[in-house]
Amino acid sequence: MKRIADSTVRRLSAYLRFLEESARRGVTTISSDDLAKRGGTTSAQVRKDLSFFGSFGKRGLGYAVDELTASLRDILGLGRQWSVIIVGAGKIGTALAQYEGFKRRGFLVSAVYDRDPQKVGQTVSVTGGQLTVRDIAQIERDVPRDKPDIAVLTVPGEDAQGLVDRLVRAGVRAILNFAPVQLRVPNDVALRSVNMAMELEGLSFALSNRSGSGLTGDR
Amino acid sequence: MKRIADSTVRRLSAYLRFLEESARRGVTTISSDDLAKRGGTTSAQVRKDLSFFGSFGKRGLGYAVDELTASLRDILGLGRQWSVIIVGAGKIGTALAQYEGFKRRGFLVSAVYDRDPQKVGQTVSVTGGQLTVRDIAQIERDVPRDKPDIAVLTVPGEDAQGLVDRLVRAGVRAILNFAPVQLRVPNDVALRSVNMAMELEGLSFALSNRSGSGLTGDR
DNA sequence: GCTATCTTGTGAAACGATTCACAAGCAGCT
DNA sequence: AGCTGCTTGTGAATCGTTTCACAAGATAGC
Repeated sequence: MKRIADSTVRRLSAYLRFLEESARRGVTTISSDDLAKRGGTTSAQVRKDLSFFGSFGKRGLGYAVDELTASLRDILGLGRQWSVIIVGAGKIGTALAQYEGFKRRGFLVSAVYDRDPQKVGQTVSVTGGQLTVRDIAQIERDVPRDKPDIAVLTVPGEDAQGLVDRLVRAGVRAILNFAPVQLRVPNDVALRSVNMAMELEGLSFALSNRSGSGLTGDR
Repeated sequence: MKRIADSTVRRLSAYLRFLEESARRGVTTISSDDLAKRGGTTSAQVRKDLSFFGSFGKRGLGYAVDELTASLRDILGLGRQWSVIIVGAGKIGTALAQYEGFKRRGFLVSAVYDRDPQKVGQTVSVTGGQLTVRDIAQIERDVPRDKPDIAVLTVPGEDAQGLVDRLVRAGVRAILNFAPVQLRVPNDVALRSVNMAMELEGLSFALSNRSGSGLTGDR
C-alpha cells in the first residue's frame, strides 16, 4: 500500500467529525463539495483523499453519511478500544485525563503515572472513574503486563526524551507528546507532538509579519 | 516578501529552542548540521529556512549561537511582550493559564473568561499571579479597550465558532484554538489549532496500518 | 601570502501534494 | 428506453517544498 500523507490522515479525521455532526442533524447523503466546504478544502481533495482507500460514493448522488462514517472509522482504526496511559500527573496531564473526547472516541485512560512521591498514591479523576497515580518507576513492570497502546507524555521537557526511551523499550508503539522538545523515536513507533510554545510562536510570527496575507491555513 | 511556509516557521521555533539550550551548555558556535540533527531535519533544510530571512552564518565556521538566537527571536516576533486572553475557564483553560512556558517566552495572560455564572468572579492562578474570571458577555467591551494580541480558545466545540466570530469582530487578530472543530476566520486573522481528537486518531491510524513504515515524521 | 579545510548560501533537480478537467456512472423524468 | 443533470473517481498538469550539489567565503597552519 502507498504511504499515506499525514495531511491526508488529518483531513480524514475532519471529515469524520463533520459526518457525525451531519448524522445528528439527520442528513443521510453528502457530496464531496459539502465535506470540502466544512473541512476548509476542495472537493477534489476530498475525493482524492478517499480514493486512496477505495470507492465510497455514488456518482451523481454523493456519499451515504452512515456508510462513509463507518468506512472512515474503519480506516482510522476506531473500530476498537485503545488503552492509553498518561505519563506526568501535572496540571496538563490531569486536565487531559478528564477530557471527555477521550472516552467518546474509544480511547480509555487505563493508568496515570508520576515520579513525584507526593503525587503517587493520590487519586485522579478520569473520564467516568477514578485512578490511583502510579510511580513512574513501575513503567518497566506495568507496560509489558498491561500493554497500553498509546502513551500521552505530559512531563517537563528535560525528562521527556529519557521517558520516551524507557516507554519504547518497554513496548509502547505510539506516543502523544506535550513536552516542548523534539523527540527521537525508532521508526516503528508512531509519534505526534503538541507544542504550545511552537504554536504561540507561529502566531507571534504571523502578527509580526502582517504585511503578507498572514497565515490563515489552519494546517 | 515571499510567503513563508508554515513548516518553515515551525522549524525556526525548533532551532530557537535548541540554540537556547546550546547557550546554556556554553556552546558559542553551531553548524547547520548540528541544528539539523537536533531538529530532525537536514543541514540543507536549515540553511534554506534561514536564507529566506538573510544570511546569518560564516562560511567555514557556522553560526554564532547568540547572534542567531537574537535573529530568530526577532524573526519570530519575540522581541516584545504579547498579551493573551484565555476564553473558557474549564479544565484545559485553567491548566494552560498556569503554563510556565507562556510567561517565559513573553506571552502574558491578561484575562480569563467563562460564560458560567458559577465561574465568573472566581479567582484563577496564572503564571506569577491571580486573575478574576470575567464574564464572556464582556468580551465586546473589554477587547477594544484592552487590545489583547492573542486569544486562546478552550471552550466546547459547539460554542467555538460563535465565539471566534465575536472575538474577531471585537478586534482579535490571532487565535489559538483547542476546541475540536474546524474554525473559519477572515484571512487577516492568524489561526492555529490544537486538536487532541485528531492527534489520537492519527496515532490510531498509524497503529492500525503498521504494515507500512508507520508515521514517525513528527510533523 | 599561499594552501588546505571547512561550512555557508543558493540555483537546479527531484519529489510530493494539490488542483484541474473530464469520462464514467447513477437517478429521475418523459 | 432514451435524455438530462449531477457527482464521483482519477490521470495529467500544476504548484510548492525538500534535497542535491557546488561555487564562494572564511579560517588556520605553514
